Amino acid sequence: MKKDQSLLNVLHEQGYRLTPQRMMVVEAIEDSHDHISAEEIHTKARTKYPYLNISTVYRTLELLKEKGLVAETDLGGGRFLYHPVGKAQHHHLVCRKCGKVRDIEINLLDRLKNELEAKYDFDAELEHIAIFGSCKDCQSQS
Amino acid sequence: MKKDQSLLNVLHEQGYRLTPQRMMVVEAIEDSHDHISAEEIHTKARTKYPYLNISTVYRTLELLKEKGLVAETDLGGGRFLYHPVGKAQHHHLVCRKCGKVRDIEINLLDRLKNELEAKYDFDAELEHIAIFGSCKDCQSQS
DNA sequence: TTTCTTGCAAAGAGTTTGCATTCCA
DNA sequence: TGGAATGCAAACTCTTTGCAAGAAA
Repeated sequence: MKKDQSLLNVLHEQGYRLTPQRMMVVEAIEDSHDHISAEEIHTKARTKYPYLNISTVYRTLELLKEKGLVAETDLGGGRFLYHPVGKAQHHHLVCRKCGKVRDIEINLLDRLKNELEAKYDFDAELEHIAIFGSCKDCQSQS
Repeated sequence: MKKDQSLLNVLHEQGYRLTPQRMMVVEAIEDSHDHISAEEIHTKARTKYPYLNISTVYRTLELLKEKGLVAETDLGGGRFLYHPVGKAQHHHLVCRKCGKVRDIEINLLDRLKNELEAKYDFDAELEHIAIFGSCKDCQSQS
């Protein structure tokens, strides 16, 4: 199953219209190998279709969220980031300087999860830990 | 040295005026045992002085940040949170439902820090890890 | 007094919403 | 054709800023 078919197909099967706008938004999300913001989706899609409105981007994201196809993450920085659901579980490295978010795959955190549950009654989503710091590029600048 | 004297004293010693507004903002931050938002500071201080303007809160926070007395943290949720610098190093448990942020003290993360450095060239601020999930109260509601 | 601070109002950035128009199925 | 989707503009939240009025030292 091709990736870019699956998201659009789910929408289509559920009776949603496959408009050019929706296709472009989905394509931008899937082409992004990392997290992408609404603004970035808009910019990317507008290279093909300059009339695309930002509110259409948000409404499409809303729909994709509802259908469980795309996940919205709020890691600060004043905007939400989006990525397709179904990617392997991952954590985030968030650069404080440039705001870039990078995924990392780690499974060292089970012990931590248990401790948080026992000590703090906190049900941690360990697929979404955010670790702040500075990325390679920003380290070499300062 | 009393806590609420230290912040105000540093300002005073550096020639800044000790206005009632500044005192109330500092008091609100120090009374909060956890993180506090500008809005919450404003609300709290206005029970004493209803004319306090939100922009004064932000300007005072700006000053306290500059002087290294208060730390600003962006853990998502569309607003910044503030807490006095000098508290012990801590991490954050952020509840996705109610937005509450709780501090936890842990020192299990040195190995993780080294790995991130080695594998990803990422300089992690391990005093500010944010772990998302749901807190005790919100778990029992759902 | 005189410079620092404040309050007010307006301006931003990111996101959401109401409404009339457009267009997919 | 008819209901769903879009574009536009306006509203909303949180934060910042310009400017005139007010107050601390």
